[in-house]
Amino acid sequence: MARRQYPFHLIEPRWQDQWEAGQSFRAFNPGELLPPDHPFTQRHAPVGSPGPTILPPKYYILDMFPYPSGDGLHVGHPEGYTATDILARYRRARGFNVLHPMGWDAFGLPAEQYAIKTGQHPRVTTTRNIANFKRQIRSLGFSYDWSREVDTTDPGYFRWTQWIFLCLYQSWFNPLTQRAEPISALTFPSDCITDAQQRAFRDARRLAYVAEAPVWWCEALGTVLANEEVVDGRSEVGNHPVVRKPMRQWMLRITAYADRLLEDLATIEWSDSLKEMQRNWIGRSEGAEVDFQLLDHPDRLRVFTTRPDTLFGATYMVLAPEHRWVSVITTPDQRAAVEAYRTHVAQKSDRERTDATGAKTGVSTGAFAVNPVNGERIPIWIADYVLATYGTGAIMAVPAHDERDLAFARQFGLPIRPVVRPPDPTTEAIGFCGEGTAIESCGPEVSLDGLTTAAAQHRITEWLAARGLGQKTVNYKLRDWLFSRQRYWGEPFPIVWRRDADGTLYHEALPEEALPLLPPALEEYKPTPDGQPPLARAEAWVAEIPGATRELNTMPQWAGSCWYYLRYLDSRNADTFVGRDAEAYWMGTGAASATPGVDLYVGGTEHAVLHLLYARFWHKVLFDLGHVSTAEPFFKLVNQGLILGDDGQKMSKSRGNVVNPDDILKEYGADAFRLYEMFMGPLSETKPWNTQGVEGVYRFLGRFWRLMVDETSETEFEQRSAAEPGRAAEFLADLRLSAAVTGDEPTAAQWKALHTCLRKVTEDLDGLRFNTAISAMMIFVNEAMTWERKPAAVLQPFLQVLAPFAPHFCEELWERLHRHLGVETPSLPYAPWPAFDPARLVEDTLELPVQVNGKLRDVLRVPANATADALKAAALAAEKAGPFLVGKTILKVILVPGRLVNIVVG
RNA sequence: GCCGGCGUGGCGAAAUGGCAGACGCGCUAGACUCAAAAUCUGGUUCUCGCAAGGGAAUGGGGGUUCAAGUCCCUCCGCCGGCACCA
Repeated sequence: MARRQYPFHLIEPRWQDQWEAGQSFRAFNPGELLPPDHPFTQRHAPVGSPGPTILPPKYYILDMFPYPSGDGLHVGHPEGYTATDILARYRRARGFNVLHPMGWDAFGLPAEQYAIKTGQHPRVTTTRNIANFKRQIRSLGFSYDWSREVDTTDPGYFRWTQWIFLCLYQSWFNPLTQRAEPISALTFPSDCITDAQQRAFRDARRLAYVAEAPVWWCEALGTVLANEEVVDGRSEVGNHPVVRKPMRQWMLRITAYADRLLEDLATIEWSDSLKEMQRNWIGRSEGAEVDFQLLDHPDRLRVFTTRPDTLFGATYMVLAPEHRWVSVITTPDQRAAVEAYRTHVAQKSDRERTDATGAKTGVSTGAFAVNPVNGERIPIWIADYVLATYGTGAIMAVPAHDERDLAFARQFGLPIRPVVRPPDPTTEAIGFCGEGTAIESCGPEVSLDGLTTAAAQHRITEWLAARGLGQKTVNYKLRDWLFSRQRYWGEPFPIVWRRDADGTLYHEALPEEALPLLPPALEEYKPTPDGQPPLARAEAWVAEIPGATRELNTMPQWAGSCWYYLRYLDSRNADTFVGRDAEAYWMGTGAASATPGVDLYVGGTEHAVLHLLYARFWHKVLFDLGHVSTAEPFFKLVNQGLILGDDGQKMSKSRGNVVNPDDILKEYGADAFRLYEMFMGPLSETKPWNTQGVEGVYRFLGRFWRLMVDETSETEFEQRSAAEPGRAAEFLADLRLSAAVTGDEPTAAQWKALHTCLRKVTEDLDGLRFNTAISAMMIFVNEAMTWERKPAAVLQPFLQVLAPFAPHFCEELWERLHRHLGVETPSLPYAPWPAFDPARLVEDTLELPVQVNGKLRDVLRVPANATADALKAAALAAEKAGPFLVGKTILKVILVPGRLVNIVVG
């Protein structure tokens, strides 16, 4: 154990208590009465109860709230939290009204699985885990406004999650306005008369709807999973096998918003890679649907293609094995082969099936279709490289210009006909998938020959549309969101089921007054033996409403995290999910200069698609319905990098390289821990943990401590508290500052050291470069160590810029400094950020590097006001550069003012 | 395969196109000490040289420029995402 550099163990709890008692970091809403003695009030001095125009500008800085697991925090959590806390404190000092909240994403599988094992109610474990997380987070000194804390499992919270579900349920997406609108305003067509017809009409359009759909069922977890939760045919959580199974499920119509989710990425400041991930996930592709007349069958077969211009090159067709027409069109002599193939495919795991090694399998149906452009008969095959869930589940195969079709055609000896000439004549036409010129594309009614790919696509699509054989279409990889889970520890759906006179089952929303709908008490949290969700065990609860039964599914964990950032704005509001004024103020639509949405959102990349896509979707629905005022929730988003173990490997229990923040805090204190987390490297980079590195920043704090504290009194304090540890806090009060700390006017060099530091730290904070900001402060302290006198006028601003990083340490020295000077101590968190003054950096002489042909040869000290000619002359006369000029012709002399001189010789 | 990001000392890393390696870790020499810890002072990219000083060096190769870690082309490697999406 290293020697203690300074008594952080006494200082840190003291300030944490003080911040809590004084509610130092409470953020005030418009209309809220400001306590007159609060430092925020004292700084911004609005009297009484201000509206949004009187409050200072808002700054909303958000962390991704954690799932409070039983393991507690690891060092990755505080990385993002420290960054946001530094910025929150910085913005407070800059005069913003800062909203910096924290909460708990507490519904979830681990608590439920623990309940199944032990019978202990998830509420109990959840409460316990939250308490532990809160203790750990509090011990790091983060400036959260705890009065706004949310817990997704609190009925006062999930009541509004259920309410938002009802918003989705009661809305539809109007394709004409491209917005969600109330379903009640949807007019029925004239032939839609009976209750049942009208119900079916609406139910088919709701944003939350029920579908009997093939879903991913996980036997081990006893639940279905969303597409996004299945990785390589196994559950993302727990890595259990999953199977496809048709079930009745709640779905959310996120696909209706695909285009807006895509387009609005342009309006927000996220990293390119993150935007790209969202784009890939949505997977928009433009193309056309084309109908092929089946031979010996009245129907037409519809395919989707992004290359309608290659229609003349279509030499066969392929259906997905699951396509509903396979059994209809298969000829008797192919039936056995087709059935065998379908059985074979159904047994393949998803991994085997999507293994894109190139080997293709398939079998002919024996049926034929007619190519509409040239009347040619082309065979219809089935193959598992065509997916049932994308496009129409059927393709026209153009082997000359599609890699997969080419591989398949070669495998089965199908014809390959090039219809696109590559722009580069040396490129082989067969296998060319880019854009070129159409060739061999002339039919009885339409010709594409000589057209560019774009023009050919346009021509053929028009021709198809005119003949009623196809039209332009857009397809997405994005699927609707499977929103129900067969679990206990989640939000129950505010839905009941009834039967109409014909005995048909239908669903109905509970009225808003029925919210929150609490989950029933249970003794046993497992699904029922007949595969019903655990809620089915609560028979009385299920049948509570006469003539109806409750929906037995619960919502997925994503539900609570889709909107928590809105609840923070007004978390104690019992009348609405967020008050209008609070929403407008914090989301920035109340003032022209404010950022629209959350100013900065920091979290890990693991949420790059799921959480961030879902939350954006819900936000847009709420926006359409007039409940929120911005189209996007998170204006700027930054992903913090992963922290690896000190062996450079991902931290994991099995590797034994997990670092527990509690251990680091015990040894070095929270301030050193925070500094190290930021000093390791750029926020977004992946970087390995190194406990010895903590030692370095800890020493830095120790040096500054010794710079300010009187050595004799420090020794005395050490000895007395070693003798009587119980009275250490008392002895600490007797500690004196060094006599070298004075009210003297600083020297020019001291001012320069301070303002160099101020400038660097301020710029770096604006650019989220915490590591280099800390370097700048180390440089300042290294220099200040050499000073005989330490003027308070430079120490005080320095404490202010260090405070966001090491708040407890700075509060302590700030208080002592003011007491030492015999003046009243102002609030540190609300003290105005010290301004950088360029005049303090001006110097009489400058260093001027002299290069010859780009190589450094000398460094001269020159007067700052020297003329260009004088500088060039000085460079040419430079002693150490001289030998490199001998016998050479000076071609030119380049002077970069304030930087260097380069003498070019030949 | 496609998309995105990144390659700089023993390690974490710095460098508006302008002195490569700031700051920190580690190592090392010294001061203090009976001794150790802590602290303080110095050294620490490689290479030639007793030294003064020189040369090389930012994954490899090429280019633009008076000047390139930084910009352009190309190849290699690593990380992340998507992956038979027609």
